[in-house]
Amino acid sequence: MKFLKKTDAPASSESISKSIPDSNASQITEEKDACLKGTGSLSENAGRELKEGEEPVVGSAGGDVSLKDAPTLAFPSISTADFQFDLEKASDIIVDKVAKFVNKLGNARLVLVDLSHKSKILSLVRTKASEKNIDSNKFFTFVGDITRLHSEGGLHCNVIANAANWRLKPGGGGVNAAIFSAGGQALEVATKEQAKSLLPGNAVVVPLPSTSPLFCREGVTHVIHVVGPNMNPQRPNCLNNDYIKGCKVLQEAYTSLFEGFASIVRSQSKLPKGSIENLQSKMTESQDHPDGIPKDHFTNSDQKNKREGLHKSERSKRSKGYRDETEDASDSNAGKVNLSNKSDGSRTKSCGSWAQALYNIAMQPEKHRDAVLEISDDVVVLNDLYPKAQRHVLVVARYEGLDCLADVRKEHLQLLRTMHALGLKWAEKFLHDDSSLVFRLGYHSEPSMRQLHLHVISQDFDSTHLKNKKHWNSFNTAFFRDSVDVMEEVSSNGKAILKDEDSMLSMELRCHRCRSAHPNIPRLKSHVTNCRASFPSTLLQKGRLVLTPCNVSIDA
DNA sequence: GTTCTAGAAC
DNA sequence: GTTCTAGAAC
Repeated sequence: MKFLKKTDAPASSESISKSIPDSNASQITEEKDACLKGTGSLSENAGRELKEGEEPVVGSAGGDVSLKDAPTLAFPSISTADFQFDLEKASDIIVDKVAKFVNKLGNARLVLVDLSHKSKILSLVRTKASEKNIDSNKFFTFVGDITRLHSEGGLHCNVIANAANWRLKPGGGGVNAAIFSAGGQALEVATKEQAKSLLPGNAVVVPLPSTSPLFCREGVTHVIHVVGPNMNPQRPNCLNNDYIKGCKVLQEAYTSLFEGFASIVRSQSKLPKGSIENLQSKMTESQDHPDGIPKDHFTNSDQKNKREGLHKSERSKRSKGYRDETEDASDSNAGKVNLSNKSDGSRTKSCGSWAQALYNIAMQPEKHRDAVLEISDDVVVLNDLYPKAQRHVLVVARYEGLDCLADVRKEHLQLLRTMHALGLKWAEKFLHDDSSLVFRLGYHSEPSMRQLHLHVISQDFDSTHLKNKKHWNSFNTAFFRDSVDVMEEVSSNGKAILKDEDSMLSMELRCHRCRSAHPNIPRLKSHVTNCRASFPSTLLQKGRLVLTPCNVSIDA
């Protein structure tokens, strides 16, 4: 609705272009000279003298320390290159989001970067930013290579944003390829630690190891990957020109990006706490919760940010109504950003309704009577919809906001015990019906479905629903965390040990009894059907396996 | 989470 | 040729 058509080439951009020194010297010089300010007035920036109090953006690295040290986020225009998003609409969104954030970031600065001084998106944004009277000290545009802002552009940015692809993989072209290339292996590894993938509209903050060239050479401490909407039919998740959705997603992307930056600024304690909090609650209220539902209440959003690195603009419903009194610690540091599980969080978002299924059942089990085996105040028990063995049930926690093992802390220990006890009860019930079964109780390190759930699964794995490597490895590698171990870890360390999905779920296929390797799922399954070897000793210890005394003697 | 299916593996 | 995997879409 706000996207008023403007002329293709705003007058001010032309004047800016003309005022760029007509120098073909080195590209570096040209980039420096082309450093443009939000006001659109370039001529005085071409040299080194800037307005009173203004940043020495073009200055040497040894410039004014206080100004140079201002936290600065350099970001490319999201989705307007390869993803072919309309420039007018994109520039409106950029300016709109910048206007909302820029005054809430203390002395921190936002810089829109593009390689070419002919960039149309830069000129559009400059024009619109000056129309909105955005403080040009805190927001400006810059022409240069985003991976060489300090070494070649003389601009110190401690955080840079990357227009990433949904797989968060290097390659492709443009900014993504350049940033991954400049960041080196260290960036790839650090990225994988934070997230495996990202849906459009989301951002993930990646702290950069000091081994990364971007860190040493450019002084970049964090990279924030952002995925914007795609309007290019040649690329995944194309929106087919649906600009209603596209604009919404692009807005979410910038909100996520700026919130991510805000969390970095806050963690570096350069901002009074209140300002970011206020900002976030304001953003949240204005866009995401028109219904005024209270936001979630993480007790330490910073910690959670670091652990999960996701900054979602879209809040899942986490009203405080349920179990509020036990969970809401009202920590003064409580951020208002809702961060979901890093792997499924990105997948879970709006389009992943299946990922909500357990949550819906846990919150309103009476509406799903056919699926539910047992209901208590704390948990519900249900048959897995796609059982991976003859017997496979889930014990689902009914705590609001407890999505996965990563969320579990010491205060949930009693809940874990309750879930384990109920899981045992059901295993024993099944054993009573068929004493040849063997059960294992445990959690997935990174579950696909929201809402903490304990798997109670028989070890025959005799099921047509067990179809692929991921299915097998999710129950037969360290990705599967035995309930007894989880309780022990939470009790002694305050949290459970989690295993990486990428490394665990792609492991070779091995029989869970004799540990023999098999080339594919069908061959593995036919082996498993016949293998009568005893279980590995680790599984026979500490009650990790639940079986009848008769079976114990066979296996021992 | 599943389904569908292209293309790799056999 | 068929079987199987793995990525995209849902």
